[in-house]
Amino acid sequence: MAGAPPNPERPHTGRRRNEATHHAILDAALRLLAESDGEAVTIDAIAKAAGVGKQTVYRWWPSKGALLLDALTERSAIQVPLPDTGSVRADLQAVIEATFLGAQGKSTAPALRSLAREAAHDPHLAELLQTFTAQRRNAVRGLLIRGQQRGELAPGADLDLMLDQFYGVFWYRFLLGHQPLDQDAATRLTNAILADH
Amino acid sequence: MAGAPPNPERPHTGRRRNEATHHAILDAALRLLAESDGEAVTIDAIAKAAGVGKQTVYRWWPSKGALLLDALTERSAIQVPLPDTGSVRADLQAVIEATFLGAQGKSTAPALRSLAREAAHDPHLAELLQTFTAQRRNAVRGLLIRGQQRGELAPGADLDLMLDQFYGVFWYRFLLGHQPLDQDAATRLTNAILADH
Amino acid sequence: MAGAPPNPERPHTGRRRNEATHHAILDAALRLLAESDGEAVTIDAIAKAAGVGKQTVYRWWPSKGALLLDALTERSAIQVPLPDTGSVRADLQAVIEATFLGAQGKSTAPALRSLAREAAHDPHLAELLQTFTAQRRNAVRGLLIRGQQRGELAPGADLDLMLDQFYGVFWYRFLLGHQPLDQDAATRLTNAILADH
Amino acid sequence: MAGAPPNPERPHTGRRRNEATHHAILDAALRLLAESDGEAVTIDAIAKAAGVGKQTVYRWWPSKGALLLDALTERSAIQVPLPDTGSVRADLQAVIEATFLGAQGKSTAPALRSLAREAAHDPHLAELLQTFTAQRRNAVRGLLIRGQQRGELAPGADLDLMLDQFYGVFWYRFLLGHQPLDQDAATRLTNAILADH
DNA sequence: ATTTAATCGAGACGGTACGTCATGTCTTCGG
DNA sequence: CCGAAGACATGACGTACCGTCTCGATTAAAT
Repeated sequence: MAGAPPNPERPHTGRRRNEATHHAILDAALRLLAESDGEAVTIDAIAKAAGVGKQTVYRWWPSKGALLLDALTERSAIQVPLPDTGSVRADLQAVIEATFLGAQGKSTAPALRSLAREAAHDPHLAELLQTFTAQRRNAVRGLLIRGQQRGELAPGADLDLMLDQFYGVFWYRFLLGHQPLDQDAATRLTNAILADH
Repeated sequence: MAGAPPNPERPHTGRRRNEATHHAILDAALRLLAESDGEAVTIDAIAKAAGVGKQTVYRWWPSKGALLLDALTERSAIQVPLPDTGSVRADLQAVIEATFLGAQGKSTAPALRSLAREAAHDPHLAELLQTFTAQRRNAVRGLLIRGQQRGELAPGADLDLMLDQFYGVFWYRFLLGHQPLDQDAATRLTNAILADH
Repeated sequence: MAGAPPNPERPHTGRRRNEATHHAILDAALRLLAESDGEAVTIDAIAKAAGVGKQTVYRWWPSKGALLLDALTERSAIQVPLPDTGSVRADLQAVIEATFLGAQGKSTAPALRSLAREAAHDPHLAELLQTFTAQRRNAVRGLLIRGQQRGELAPGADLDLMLDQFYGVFWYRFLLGHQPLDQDAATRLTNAILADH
Repeated sequence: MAGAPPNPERPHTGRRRNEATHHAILDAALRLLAESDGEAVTIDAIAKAAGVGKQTVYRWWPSKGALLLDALTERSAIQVPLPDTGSVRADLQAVIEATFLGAQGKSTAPALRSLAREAAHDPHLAELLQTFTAQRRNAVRGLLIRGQQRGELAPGADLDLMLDQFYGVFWYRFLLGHQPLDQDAATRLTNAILADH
């Protein structure tokens, strides 16, 4: 994701990218993202924390958003499995539960929250974030389609609405924090989404 | 909302607040908010557009967010009625529809979007926004409770989840814009929320 | 100096000028001038310290400078006598000594210093100050002329230069404070000015 | 004068100071200082005139005063020679004349006047200015001491007073402008200072 | 071994917006 | 009409980040 050699024709000359530096930047970004929950994270601060020049950051990531997203996806472990048990209800419940619980991770939560906040200002990051979440969304849609093909969902079921119910409720609660995102909530949400099926 | 006399004991001395200025600021804020969809709105720009000193803005609003929220609530017409037809389904459908369509207003939509973006960075505004929306949320909850008392909803229905489905889907679609927020969507969402009732 | 009634034709209508207020303003000005040696004195601060509205200050004095000068001349006692002993040397020595010592007064010195500093920025005050000092300067010139007429000074003596030596040295030492302004200094300066007479 | 490398141990890392920018700032400062005789010169205006970011000014000069003094001393040519002809009278006359005439330079005069005015408000600048003038003062004192050693001045002559007569009259006339600072004035002042020698 | 080129930390640079401060004018109400 | 309180337009202040740029030093492949 971050930075290809500028000239792909020639094999490669000159000093190679320092992987330790790369990691240091991602680590620093993730740490600052987690520490300053809500407060803006500056590139200067990340570079300073990583013991790195600012230019080095800009060399490998086109925008602050790209860096933050990279930090969250590469270094933080948001591992949501995609089950295929043969039951839509079981599959959906598992995904929702994993999403809910995975987002609550001690360092993941504030970082993810900050990332969402940054995306509000940075159109580039917003697009990246959407591209990233679209993959997962499509995966979950696949899960629903399989259920529909098995006859568990009505042929005319509004899958997009179901997806939006899932992610809408998730982000709404995650960002506002006014209601829990625990196992019970996952069960209730699953039931609500699959109510008449 | 903005600025009560500091000392309620004394009748009030000194020059009074200039209402024309007040309105000019709110109008300018709303206009700039609507015009620059997504782009940040600066206090300098608002003051300049309103023909007002920056200090005058800071005198009456503690933060940029507070001003923007004020601009949106006082000057923009987000008039969502709270019907009481005797049918939960009809009531909820009306509210959802009004919310969906009201948010699409030509100048309201970009302003509301900008406001949400600003709230992502400004904790003060986030709180104000939450306080503001909590009122409407409580009103809608009242609507649901009435239906529950009439027996239209199960006694154990998770009203909070229902509310979050409504507002979660609304904000999710409003901010991402990947799915419509039209009358049909309102109907489908209503059905989904009240699925098993 | 400070403020005539706006309409001199009509005997006088309305509330009369409050002398206590007048004094309070001058006192506050003098006090602040003395306290904040070097630091700028603001009209707001004076008004606040006098328990007075800002407009009341502006009503009676055309500029901050005028007020400060008023404060120094009316309230502070810079009483330099104008002796006429029949000897230029004695007269000049007395004036210089009185000027040197008078300017060292505990509250006078910082106030005068601040006044001079203010005059550097306020052309209006500079003019007032010059008009004020011109009176004294002319008085001292008269003293020298009398000596010249008595034959104590050469007919072609450069009186202006003598005056500038006096005031130049005074202000230079007063503002920089690198050399004393005591009785001995007065004697030496007198001797230097009258050296070849 | 402005800004040595912060850490003398390390050879120096990072981009070097842009001398063109440095000069542009000093030139702009001097020009504005000369143009706006008396009126305050703002950092914003200097930065704008130099085509430079405000921060760049603040990076290299701790205060507006330091910048202005720098501008006057580095860019403007206040070249007062220090003669050593073997005659105190000739030496002193030359210095006074050069000082008088040098200060009258078309762009120097308003700049120097503005500088003095700024110093009245800015203690930091006042100190800098004093440090700067102390060098010249000491040089002139050296001139007098040489004359004293040659027996041209009495052993007990008050050199400090002589210096103060020089600079006191100079600044007094320069700032007030009520009397000329021409060659004739220089001669008269020289005579007055050395009257009884 | 030498050349060539890309990396690195450091930090200067032109901008833009911030929130605060003082100025001098104005408006309001109570005396 | 006077006086206290304080709102108002203006404009400078010094700070914080932004993203770009320029340094000298380092490192590795190509010659």
